Amino acid sequence: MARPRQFDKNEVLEKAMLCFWQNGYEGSSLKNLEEATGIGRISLYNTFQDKEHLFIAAQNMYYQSSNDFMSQFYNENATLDDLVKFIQNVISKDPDEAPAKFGCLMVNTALDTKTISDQIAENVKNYRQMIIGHYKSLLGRLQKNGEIRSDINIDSAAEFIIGSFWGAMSISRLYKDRSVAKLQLDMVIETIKGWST
Amino acid sequence: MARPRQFDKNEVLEKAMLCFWQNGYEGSSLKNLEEATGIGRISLYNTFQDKEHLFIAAQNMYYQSSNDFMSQFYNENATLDDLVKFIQNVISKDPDEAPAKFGCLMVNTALDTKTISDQIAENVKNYRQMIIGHYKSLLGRLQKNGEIRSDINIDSAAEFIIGSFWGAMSISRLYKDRSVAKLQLDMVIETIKGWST
DNA sequence: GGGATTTTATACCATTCAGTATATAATTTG
DNA sequence: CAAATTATATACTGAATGGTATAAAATCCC
Repeated sequence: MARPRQFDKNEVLEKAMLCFWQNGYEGSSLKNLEEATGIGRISLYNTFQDKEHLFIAAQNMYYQSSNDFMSQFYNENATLDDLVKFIQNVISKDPDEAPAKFGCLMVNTALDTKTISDQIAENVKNYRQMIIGHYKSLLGRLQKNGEIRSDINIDSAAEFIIGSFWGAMSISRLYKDRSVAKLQLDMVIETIKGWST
Repeated sequence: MARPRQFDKNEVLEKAMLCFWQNGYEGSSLKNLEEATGIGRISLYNTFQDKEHLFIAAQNMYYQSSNDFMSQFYNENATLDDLVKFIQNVISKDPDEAPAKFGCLMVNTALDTKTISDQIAENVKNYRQMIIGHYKSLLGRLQKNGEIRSDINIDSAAEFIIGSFWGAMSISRLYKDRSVAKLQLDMVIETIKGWST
């Protein structure tokens, strides 16, 4: 063995992820990433191979983080009201908190077209499917329990929620403020409440 | 006077707009733009000043085109059904038609973060306000006529529609196909129908 | 037709980019 | 302490970028 790393891999990855989130893939130059992470590009390359793999690692971290965040809302006892609370929670994040200003890393990436590789695009699609899976599992159970009307198409409802969110995230990014999507999401919440029996 | 231009300015601008729409601002290099328009960069610079102004001109053309497209749907006799037809029309565009694969130029631009200038961002915001204006004017009239329930918040309804669209456009871009947003928009249409008295 | 004027083509510029070769510094094991 | 090994810093590379200087070609008005 020899000299150990002078940094924590996860901390560096999180900082890199924030940089990508804020500035996009092309917008995050190696210089930016060095400044954001506090380590030199050599260390970045030794640890993460190259810029694309660093980005993919950031995507994976973001995926896990979102998955965890949703899981804490959508346990097996969750109600339609918890879904509403989840939406309100996302939209009312502290506007000074950095992520609230940058939209959603995955949505941003979906529309970043210059050098988006097949794997990066695939990761965005997988992320989307993961989110949809959460909604479908919750809504499906609620429908079985009779809390949601039987004429509601669960697939359509799940796509509706994520579609609304992605629109809200786009607008949030443009205005660097999630609360501009409040009016939109008020109506989304009305619609969701209307699914109840 | 002297030698006239060898090309039609509007035709060139339309081709440049399609290039930006497809590849984004950064993704459209001067080389790409030369190939897309069929004229040399010198002519582009003589005619449009520089790349940013060319992009802004493309934004303006897109703005006009969208405005015209919406105007033909939302005349003074339009009903809630026409709004539904409009949504179905947008989503069922011929998938082989190029624009159907690229999402929406303005949404793509809103999330393109590298070199988006203040004016380019402002144009996206203005575009969004123009669209919202169409919806508000239609919905407001329908509410006055008693075709829409009086407890519906028109501002919220208008933001809801454009928010849904922007989400649908993001997903369309990711999958290079607008029809993947069909399930989502089915529910949006259900919601809109529910506004009726 | 000829001079003035504008368009266009070629070739170039400085800058920035991701990525790397070389060399130096730091740490662990023996 | 010494040898081996790994992390880091400096400085560089080739490619691509947006933009331009120079000059040639084409057209109009007189």
